[in-house]
Amino acid sequence: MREQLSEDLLGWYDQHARVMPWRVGPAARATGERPDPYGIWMSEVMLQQTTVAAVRDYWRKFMAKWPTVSDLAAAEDADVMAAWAGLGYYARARNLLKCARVVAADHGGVFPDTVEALLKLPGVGPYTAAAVASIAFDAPATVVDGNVERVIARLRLIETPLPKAKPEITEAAEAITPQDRPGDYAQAIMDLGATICTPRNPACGICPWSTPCLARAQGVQAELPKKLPKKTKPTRHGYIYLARRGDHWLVEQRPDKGLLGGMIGFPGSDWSDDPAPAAPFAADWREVGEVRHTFTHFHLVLRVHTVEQSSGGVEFQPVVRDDLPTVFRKALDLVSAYE
DNA sequence: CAAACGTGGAC
DNA sequence: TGTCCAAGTTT
Repeated sequence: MREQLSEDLLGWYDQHARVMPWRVGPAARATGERPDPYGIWMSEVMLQQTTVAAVRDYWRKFMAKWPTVSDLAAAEDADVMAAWAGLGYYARARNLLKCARVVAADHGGVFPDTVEALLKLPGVGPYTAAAVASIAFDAPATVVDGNVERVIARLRLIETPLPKAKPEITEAAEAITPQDRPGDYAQAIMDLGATICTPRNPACGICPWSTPCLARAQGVQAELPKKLPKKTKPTRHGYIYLARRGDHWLVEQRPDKGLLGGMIGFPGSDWSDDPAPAAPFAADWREVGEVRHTFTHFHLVLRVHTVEQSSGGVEFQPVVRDDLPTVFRKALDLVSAYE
């Protein structure tokens, strides 16, 4: 019985909903309180491929700095990118700002409330559109994120590997989504995946869906969902140059496209198998060590060079460590420790 | 559609 | 130390 599934899950959620700063819990929701769609959209973009723990402080910072979508739309690009620094996947920040400007300019500063309209916004894909529609507007949209893929693959014993299984999982997930309390339901199934139906060692003993779970019945829950094997990451190398003049450093804004796009960084060589040194100007550079960092699809080893008080002709700027992507923070820390 | 795109925590 | 993973989207 489909209704029984959603009822059991919502009953569990009423007792076990996780607390998050952007969330209106089931009790408050029952009184008619609704979350701010802007805050929900903000949280959902930040949560893409990112943990709740990592997002919390960034969400608070953004909401304090830009309390409405119109405030964000009016922000400087550089301020938004700097505030996002450290959170990763920087295309999300560029799209966040684009989206805010579209909502401000084309929607009168009011978020659209349908999946169809939300899908047209920059940085809003099928998951985020369904999440905002359901959580912010209580529309009966079905969210399918990594949690839902795992929960549904186990519940319905779907053994096709991801991502091929996505359509099958989506269909099964849609069939369970209730018309009543769809916003709570969306958050409930994701909470279930995050806290009970976890990738390793799922806590089936306390799961509200333990009885109907087909994978559990066969004891194969930990094997699902199946995934295609991943490629091994290559290691790339590079040279990076930190030129200091007092508390000013030589930095550059990276192009919008590509890795760390739109972010501030230190100059250097390309990152490849066998890069050539590429100092930004001639000087008595000192190599102070190397920095290792792993991105989504490769490992990086950077040979860090530094020089102080170089001669004129080059633009230096004050640099705030927190405004830099992590790999550049590491390089800055290495140079700072060397002094 | 496969690949690009970050980071920090868990094991 | 290394691998896997987390509330995906874009090209």
